[in-house]
Amino acid sequence: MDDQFGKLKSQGYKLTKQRCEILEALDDSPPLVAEEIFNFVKKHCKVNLSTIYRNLAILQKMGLIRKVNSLGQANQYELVKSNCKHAVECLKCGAKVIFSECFFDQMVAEIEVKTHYKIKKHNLELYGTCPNCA
Amino acid sequence: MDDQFGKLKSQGYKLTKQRCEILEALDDSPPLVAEEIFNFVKKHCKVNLSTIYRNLAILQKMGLIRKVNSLGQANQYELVKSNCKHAVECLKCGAKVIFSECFFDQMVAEIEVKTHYKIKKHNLELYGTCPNCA
DNA sequence: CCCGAAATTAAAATCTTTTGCATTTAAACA
DNA sequence: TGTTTAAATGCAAAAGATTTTAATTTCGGG
Repeated sequence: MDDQFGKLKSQGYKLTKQRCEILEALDDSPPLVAEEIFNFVKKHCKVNLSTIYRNLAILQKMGLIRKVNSLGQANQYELVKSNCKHAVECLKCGAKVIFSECFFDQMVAEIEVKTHYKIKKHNLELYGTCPNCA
Repeated sequence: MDDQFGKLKSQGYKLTKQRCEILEALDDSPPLVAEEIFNFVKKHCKVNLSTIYRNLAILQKMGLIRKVNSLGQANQYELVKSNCKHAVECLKCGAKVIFSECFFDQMVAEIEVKTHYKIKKHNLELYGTCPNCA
């Protein structure tokens, strides 16, 4: 949490109540849509929905949060944990196993060469069946 | 393609021009937003945007297509197929480049061995800066 | 070819997100 | 602690995306 505030400061962003509360809302929470974050922050300080949207864009650009897929129409956001591990999640029981990311890193490197893009962010989700449920 | 039409019929859905064209639009294409699909289908038959949305919901429910994450505000959709395409998207200008999936497949295979999970679904999103924006 | 269920259209309603501008505020510094 | 100012916020309105409603058309079986 503190390192996120630090990251904001170091990049010249102000630590406003609203901004901090947005991060608080997402801390240790399932992905939330803008309105849900708004409802949380509203309880702690004066805030406007547009401020939520503006900050979600900033926090996203900084890599502190990411947009995730959802079934609903509105976008959802979640915190990006500093130690980004990847996991496979079982479609039946939900059990997760973390795998080392060496293959992922290798793949990213290859893709950078092929596409001439510099890859800065990623989102990888894997689902399947675990040995117990198979 | 044909098996998709077959799946629609077998589940009691009619094979309308509009519905078929939506699948055509997504066939062998990077993820598209509703409006892009609309523009494609429009060229081939009379269609309304609401028809696009309604069918995207139906096709999604049937598992023929899936929603994917994007930087923009509109949702994107892609065909669910065994050989799905992945793209890198530029954080600045939004330009996308598709990369072949061989490394991804290799990685998935390795992860299956390591974790003893059978991987059935995935979501991979890559963002960076394209050569022009670098 | 005819019928009924299902699908489509067009328009309007409803969400979601962005923008312009006046006002406020965090934080650097005297 | 007060002053300063770029950055951030609030408010309102617009823009964009998605859904709904009700009337009309179309698919596909008989």
